[in-house]
Amino acid sequence: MVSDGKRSGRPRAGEERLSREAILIAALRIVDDEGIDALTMRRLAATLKVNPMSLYHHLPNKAAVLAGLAELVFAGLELPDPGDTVPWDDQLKTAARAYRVGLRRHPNLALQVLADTSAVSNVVVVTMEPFYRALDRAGLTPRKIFEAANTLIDFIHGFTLGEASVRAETFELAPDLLARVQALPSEKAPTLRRIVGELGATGLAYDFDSGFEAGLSTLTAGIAATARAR
Amino acid sequence: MVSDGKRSGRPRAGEERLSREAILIAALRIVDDEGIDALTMRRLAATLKVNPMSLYHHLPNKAAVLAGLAELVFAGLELPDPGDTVPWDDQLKTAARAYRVGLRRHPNLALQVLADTSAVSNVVVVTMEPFYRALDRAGLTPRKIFEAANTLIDFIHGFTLGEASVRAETFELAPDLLARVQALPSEKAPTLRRIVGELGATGLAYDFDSGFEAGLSTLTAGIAATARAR
DNA sequence: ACCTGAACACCGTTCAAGT
DNA sequence: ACCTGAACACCGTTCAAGT
Repeated sequence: MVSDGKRSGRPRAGEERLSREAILIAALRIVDDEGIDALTMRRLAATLKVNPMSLYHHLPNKAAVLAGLAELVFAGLELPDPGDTVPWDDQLKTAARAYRVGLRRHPNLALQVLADTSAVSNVVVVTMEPFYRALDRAGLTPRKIFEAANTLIDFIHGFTLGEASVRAETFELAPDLLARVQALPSEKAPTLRRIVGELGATGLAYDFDSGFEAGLSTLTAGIAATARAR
Repeated sequence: MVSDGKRSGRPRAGEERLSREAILIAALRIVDDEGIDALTMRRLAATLKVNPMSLYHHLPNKAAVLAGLAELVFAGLELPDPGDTVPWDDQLKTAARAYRVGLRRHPNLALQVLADTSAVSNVVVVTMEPFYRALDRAGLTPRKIFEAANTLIDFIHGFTLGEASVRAETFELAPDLLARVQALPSEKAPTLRRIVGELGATGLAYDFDSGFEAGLSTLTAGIAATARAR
C-alpha cells in the first residue's frame, strides 16, 4: 500500500506515481470539467499530488500536453463499418456520424484537437478506412476518393467547430440572428431577409442533428453525381 | 506635432493616443507578424508606447481584444456577387472562394476567428447575401437554402482550419502520410492502402487550391441534386 | 532515474492616485 | 475622462540539489 503523504526523491521500482498516460488522463479530466483555460501545469501537478516540475520528466512542455490530449481524443475514435450490407452512402454516413460524436465527446478540447495537424493526420491514417471503403464502392477514381474524403472531413470539422463554440457560449443564437436580419436595411440583403422571414422564428431554431444530416445528404448526393460523371 | 516622449495624465482634447480601433489594429499586426501567443496585454501596450493599464479603458479585458480581432477580420470580408450574369453554381463558388481568401489573410488568427460564435454569426448576417442569392436561384426551398448555406460555410471553415494549421507547422504532411500508410499492417486498412498506393507520392502532394475546388464542385453537385428532388 | 524547492522572467488584472 | 505605477496572484520553465 502506498502512503498518501508527500515523499520526495526517486520512488521504488514499480511505484512510480507518474506516467505520460496518467498525466494526460488527469489533464483531460480538468479540461472536460473546467475548460481549457483551467489546465495549467501547476494545477495539473496539484491534482496528481506532485511537484509541478515532475511533469517535465514525462512531457517536455505544456504544448506537448495539449498535443497529447488531441492524440488521446483521436485514439478513442472508432468508426463503425456496416460494410456491404448497406448502400455505400449509408456506410459513409454511419462513419461520419460516429466521427462527429467522437469529436463532440470533449467539446472543450474541440478547438485544440481540430487545430492539431499531426493528430488529424494520425486519425486519417489509422481510422479513416470506412470512409475510403464506402467511397471506393461508390465507384470513384482514387483521386476522387481522396478528394471526397477530405471534403467530408473538412465539413465535419467545420460543423463540430461551430457546434462546440455555440455550446461554450450561453446566448441563444437563433432568435438573436432573426432579429438582427430583420433589422437590416431592406436593400442591404434582400434575399437573406426574405429567406429568414419565410423560415420564421421556429423554423430558424437550429437543430444541430438535422443540420448535420442535411450536410451529409448534400455531400453524398454530390459524390454520387461525381461518380456518374467519371 | 505630438511629442514622442512619455507623458502622463489625461491628454488634451483630440490628442488621445488610444482608441479601441487603434489598439485592435496594433494587436492584429502583432498576431500577423509573430503569432497569437505573442499577443499579450503588456506587449501590446509597449508597441503603442502606453502603460499596459491604459488598454483597459478601451477594452474590458484580453478576451475582448481577441473577440475584437475576430470582428475585424470578418468586417474586412466582402463577397463579390457576379449576379445573374453567371449560372448560380458559379455565383456560389465565386463567393465561397472570396470567403476562403478573406479568412486566409490572417492565418495566425484563423482558429480564434472560427471559434468566435458571435463573429461568425455577425458575418452570416451581414455578408452572406451572395450565398443566399445563388441558392435561391438554384430553386431550393427556404429551409434547404438555409441548410445548404450552413453546410457550405462549415466546409469552408473546416478547410481553412486545416490549411491554417498546416501552414503553422513546418513538417511536410504528404510524404509523411504516404510512408505511414504503407507501414500499416496490410489487413488493417486495405482500401486506404490501395487508394494511397494508386495515387502515389506525387499524386498525394496535396494542393490546397484544387482540394478546395473539388469540395466546391461536390457541394454544388449535391445542391443541384437537392433542388431537382424537391 | 525520478522527484523536489527555489528562483526567473513573465502573465492578466485591481486599485488608488495623478492630471 | 483618460493614463499611470505599484502591487497581487498567478503563469511556464530552468537549474541545482536531493534520493
